[in-house]
Amino acid sequence: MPTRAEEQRRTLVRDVKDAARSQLRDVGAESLSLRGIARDVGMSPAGLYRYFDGRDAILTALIEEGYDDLADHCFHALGQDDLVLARHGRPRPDGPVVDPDASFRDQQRAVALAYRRWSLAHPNEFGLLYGNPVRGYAAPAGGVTVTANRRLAQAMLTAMIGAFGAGTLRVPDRYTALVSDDGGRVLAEDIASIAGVDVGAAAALRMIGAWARLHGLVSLEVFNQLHWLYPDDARPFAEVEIEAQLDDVFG
Amino acid sequence: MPTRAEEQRRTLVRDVKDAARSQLRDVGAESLSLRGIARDVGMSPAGLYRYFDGRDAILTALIEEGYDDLADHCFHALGQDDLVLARHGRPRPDGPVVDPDASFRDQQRAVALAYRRWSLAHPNEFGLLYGNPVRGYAAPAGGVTVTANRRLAQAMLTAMIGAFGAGTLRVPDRYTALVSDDGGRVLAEDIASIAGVDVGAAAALRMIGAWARLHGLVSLEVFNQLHWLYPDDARPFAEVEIEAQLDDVFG
DNA sequence: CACTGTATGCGAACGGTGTTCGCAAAGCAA
DNA sequence: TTGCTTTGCGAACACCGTTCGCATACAGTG
Repeated sequence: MPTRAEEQRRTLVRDVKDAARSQLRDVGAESLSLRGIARDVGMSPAGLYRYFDGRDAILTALIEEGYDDLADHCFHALGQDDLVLARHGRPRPDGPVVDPDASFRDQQRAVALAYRRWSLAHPNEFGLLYGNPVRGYAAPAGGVTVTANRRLAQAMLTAMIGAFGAGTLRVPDRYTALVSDDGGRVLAEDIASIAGVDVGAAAALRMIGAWARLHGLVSLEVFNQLHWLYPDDARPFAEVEIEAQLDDVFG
Repeated sequence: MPTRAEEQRRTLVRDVKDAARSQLRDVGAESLSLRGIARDVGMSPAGLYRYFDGRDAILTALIEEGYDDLADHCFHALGQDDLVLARHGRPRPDGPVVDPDASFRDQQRAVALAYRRWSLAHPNEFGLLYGNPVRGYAAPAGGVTVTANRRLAQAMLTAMIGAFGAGTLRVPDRYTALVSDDGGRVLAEDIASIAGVDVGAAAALRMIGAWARLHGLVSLEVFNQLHWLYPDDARPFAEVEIEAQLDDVFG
């Protein structure tokens, strides 16, 4: 029963988010201004409080959208456009798509490159997701950001979970040694709930470790931390590093 | 010729930095307020402009001090206290120290754990160094932050450079394949200027890649990005992951 | 229709921020 | 003393996020 008023409210919320994201991309999260958003959508600052609890609430909404957008691009790179969320305004993911019957390694490469591509193309949004936490914002326990984050995990881990199922995922002995120490029980359960199968603690460690490794590379690159080493372009380094990561995980 | 006026100026600059760092640790970089610092040191906001160009300049000073502090803790963990900078106010590094004749692998473990320890103990400073770049701040080409960053690199790479000299650094074939493509020339020169010896492009890639991998792990941990996987404590995962990284680099 | 309750929008205000400007005081050289 | 430079500050400006109270518009009910 979407009444006329509800419809209007929904479109206004959308407009606010669009204006906010536009401002985020232009000036960054720190300088994102509620008053500026109000100006963009033609409202008074006070009026926005009828739709969002304040500046932090708007940023929270952008965080959620950011995770979803990043996950969408990863799913697209995997050729799983059916898992891409319905979207308003934002362009659909447009990157290269891996072959439908590609190897798990090729799939993972596609995801990693999509992850890097999106992050470099949206540095301010990446910073909002993975950089300094926004002041006064903590991801609510069962909140939207958590579910969005799990969706991203699903995209990031799909290929590795597939390789695990096929028995081709390389799991160093180092990881299996920790299992008895309860170092990965919670982790394994969480991965299992994403994968639908229990991959075990050791493989779970491997997957998260691989993710962290990729994230470190991308994070340094996005935040310009490699600039003193590669003044021109860090891409050759990034691509060979990603390939080396694939070597370790898939052999 | 340190006249009395210059002395007074230096101590005031020091007081401002101390107040700023205290505020940074308490409320984070985003909420760091120039007016608040002025209040702490008993000056008017306008008066601070005689010593710093503005809020961003104060943050830049904190960035430089942050790199130096982090590097100091790494040098300390290596037992190279002679490379620890003279310091004012700040406590000296207090972490564990590796055995003087430890293996390169043990040295690298010590550095990695020190890197992680410092970062978790100083999340706001870590965020300032590696999180969202401060608005309006870009590391000046030959500025202090660059040299401080190189000092940190020196600490991070010492053990790996040593292992390279001893011929025990494991460099995957994947890295050597890129050398001819000019993917690591600039990088290799920079590493060489730190190491004093030319390690070659492939080993340079290995070292920076290892650094990035560690950084990704620590970054996720500091920014609470592993919380949904390890609600209680991510340390077991972090430590086994670091050990796995050492496996890959030192065998 | 009138009535009522709720949702919506906004003007005004409060306390906070970074920054600029001009003026006054202090220190110092000649 | 006269000058010049450094230092400090009060006032002001233009923002910011947020709150409050008051209008207005709309929905449903009698």
